Amino acid sequence: MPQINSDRYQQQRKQAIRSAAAVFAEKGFHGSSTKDIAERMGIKQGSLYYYFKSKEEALGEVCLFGIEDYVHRMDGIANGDQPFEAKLMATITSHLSSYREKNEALKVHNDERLYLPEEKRYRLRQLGSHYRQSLEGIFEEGVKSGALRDSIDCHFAAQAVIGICNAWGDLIVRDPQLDIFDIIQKCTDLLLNGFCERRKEKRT
Amino acid sequence: MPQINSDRYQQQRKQAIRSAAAVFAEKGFHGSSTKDIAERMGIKQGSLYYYFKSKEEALGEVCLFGIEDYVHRMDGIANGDQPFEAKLMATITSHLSSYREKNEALKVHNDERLYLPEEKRYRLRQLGSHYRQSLEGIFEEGVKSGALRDSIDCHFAAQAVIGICNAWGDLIVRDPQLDIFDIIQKCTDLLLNGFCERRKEKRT
DNA sequence: AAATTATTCTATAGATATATAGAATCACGT
DNA sequence: ACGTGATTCTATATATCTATAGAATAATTT
Repeated sequence: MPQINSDRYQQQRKQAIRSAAAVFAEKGFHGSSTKDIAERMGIKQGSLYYYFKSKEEALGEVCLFGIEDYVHRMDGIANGDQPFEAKLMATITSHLSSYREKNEALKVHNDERLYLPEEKRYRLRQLGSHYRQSLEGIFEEGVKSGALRDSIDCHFAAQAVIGICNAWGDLIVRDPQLDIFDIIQKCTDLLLNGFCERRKEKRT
Repeated sequence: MPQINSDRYQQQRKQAIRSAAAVFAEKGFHGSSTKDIAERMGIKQGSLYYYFKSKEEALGEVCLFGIEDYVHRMDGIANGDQPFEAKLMATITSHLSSYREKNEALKVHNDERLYLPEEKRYRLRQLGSHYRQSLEGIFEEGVKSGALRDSIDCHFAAQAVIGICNAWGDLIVRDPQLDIFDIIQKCTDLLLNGFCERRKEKRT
């Protein structure tokens, strides 16, 4: 029986989650064997089952580990009292930073979560919805405050921001050379101002 | 020996590719068995090898099938003589339409191509690069013609458009109810104008 | 240091998958 | 209807993978 309350156990288990994240990110869930994961961690295949009751449980833990940080940070941003533009930029920064810090686990969440049983997918969907709704709320505030055109579709806008962040997140994972602050800057600029030329007006 | 020149063979093979696309899209490459694919096609597992010499060859064909249309259409758009805004909208329309028509194969290309051997991934990368470069060219034209601010980074812009299209493509695949023309409209508007309020100026 | 508990190992049962070989069936031209 | 080649089937060799059981080792407590 595992000693799930001990500190050492929890530390080793987190190590196992990180190993699983790395292997799943590289070879995909079904392309990875429990042997691969165990080897990366420096133990034998069978020993892995001291930390997970199944390969699928490992996947669930990796997915959760991947998103928990940025989903959690979103609450702080949405409930803060910054103006719209600052909140948008903070969101993008938080989201892209997660890709730097937890690249493997986040990639696994995006690409492999569909292999989880419905029950666990549901939990992840809830977190995702919560995130999207908070972002939608930020856009609604922006419209009310007059920072944004009132013709914009806040649901579409939130979805678009998430889409852009994930697309660039993917590129960031693949190419660690990319300048993340440059990307944050340009994404924000695109979302606020678009690409069109227009007669000069000061705009921060 | 397969009769690779006969019409019937080619038709059946395309059927096999579509079956593989459907199964791979649903369960992923490693999560699908050759039995699954054969069954969906209405033949027995072993018979599939009359059309593919390996499961991996099937994946390669599906990936290529998924992108060939929109990659090919891009040449027509880029070389046309429409103004910038029309080209941008045509690109988005073409890209998102592909997600409606070939949703399964396209999803497979995006999610599973990494399981191909380097040699085949290289070919797909070439097609992707060609696509991105054409789009980059459209943006460069747009800057030159004065339609776009000259401060924009065309490489970033092209990447962003592709990212947005793929993000929405994914949602389109999952939810066939979505109004694709509404999305095209809003994506174009976002890219051109951004979300900010600004003093009225006419803008098509 | 003995006893107890926690962790890892070895070995394996049982399931499932890919690819091949050779037999059986089908389609079609004559 | 016959023969020929095209297509599909059956059966299987070979490999691999998950999860478990029980032995072995390491760590900790008394």
